[in-house]
Amino acid sequence: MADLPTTSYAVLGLLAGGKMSRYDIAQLAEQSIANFWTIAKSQVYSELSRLEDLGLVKGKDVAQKALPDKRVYEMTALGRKALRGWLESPGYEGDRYRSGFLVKWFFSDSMDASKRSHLLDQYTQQARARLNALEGAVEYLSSIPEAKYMRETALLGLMVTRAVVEWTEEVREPGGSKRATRRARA
Amino acid sequence: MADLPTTSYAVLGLLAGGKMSRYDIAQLAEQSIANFWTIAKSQVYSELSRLEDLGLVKGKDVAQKALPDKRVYEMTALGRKALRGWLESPGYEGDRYRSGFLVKWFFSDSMDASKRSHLLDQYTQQARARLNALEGAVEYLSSIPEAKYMRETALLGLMVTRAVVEWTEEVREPGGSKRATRRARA
DNA sequence: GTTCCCATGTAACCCGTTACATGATTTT
DNA sequence: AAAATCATGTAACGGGTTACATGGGAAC
Repeated sequence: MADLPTTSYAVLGLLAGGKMSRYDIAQLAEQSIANFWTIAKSQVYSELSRLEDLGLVKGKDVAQKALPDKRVYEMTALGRKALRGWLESPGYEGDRYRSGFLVKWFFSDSMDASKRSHLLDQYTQQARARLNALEGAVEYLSSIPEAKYMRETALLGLMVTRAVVEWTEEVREPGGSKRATRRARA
Repeated sequence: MADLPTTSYAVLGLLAGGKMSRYDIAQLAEQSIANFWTIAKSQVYSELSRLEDLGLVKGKDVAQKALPDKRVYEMTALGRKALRGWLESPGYEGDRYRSGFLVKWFFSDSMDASKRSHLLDQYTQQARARLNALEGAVEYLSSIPEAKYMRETALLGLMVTRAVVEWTEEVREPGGSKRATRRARA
């Protein structure tokens, strides 16, 4: 009974903080792990149903005045054990990386140079934006001692993104579009 | 008629090299773009059907003695135009990154230190293996002038993987498992 | 001379994303 | 007062992965 998809355990893990509505869990997922493991809102709902069927969480409907009723979940003892068991079991779902940009780049032989250069500009710009955000996140998390591992996940994102930015600089051909000159790291 | 998923264009792009059987295309996908855009074998088949319905490729059954019959495809003029149009159109499907390892790491507060350390070892080892493979690939591709962009995609993988390895070194806590000492880059 | 891999393909299933719905609160 | 956003949720679709099938050649 131990082999659920990673997403299930992720939801379970998010719930470890205490009783939460599924809407809130979805929200939290977006703000915490979304950078390396996105979970669609609706998927949170279905995962919770499954987890409840398995007895790892239990949910209860809560009526609200003015706002729609909500369903609030909390982990069971069994759920806590399952999460722990999963965490400590060896192995993990392999990293998957998928880049629409690289697909274009891979075939970009048959593109004319200006279009290709523009493509790269676009990618660079996005990478830099991401870099900024991650720098902020890491710095912020550094101030919270309990957030050690959270910070480290952000740090990996940061280091990887830095590498991406460096790559864009390395492959940029001189004489491309003028728009390419944007100052890096403030 | 221009908005197909990236996978469709990837298949189309792979076919740009000339007539190929769908089995071979799947094979080629595995050996070329799989690092940043995996396409399951069976997906190649369905994509080709779709592309044929759209008139972007055309296929023909070829009988073989001893080996099972195969179906061979080639691009149409329309297909060539569609690929070109897609390549030169601005934008691309956003990068998606998903790391089962990081999910565990994120929640690893509640793991005991030795298990966590072992987890990191495992990840490090895989990253190093990947690094080696990519170093080889980049070096090899450097010797083929026509493979410029192919080489650059591999280079991005390499630089990113290097960053990952550096991260593993940065977050490794001293006094972990002894197994952690493995010499890097030969 | 079994056992494993290759070449070729189909079918089923599930995960994940997008679209749809709706009443209340805040914004313009 | 109209428009956007929030809080809450369901439904449908499609992409992607895994499992299944099969006969010939290669390996041991």
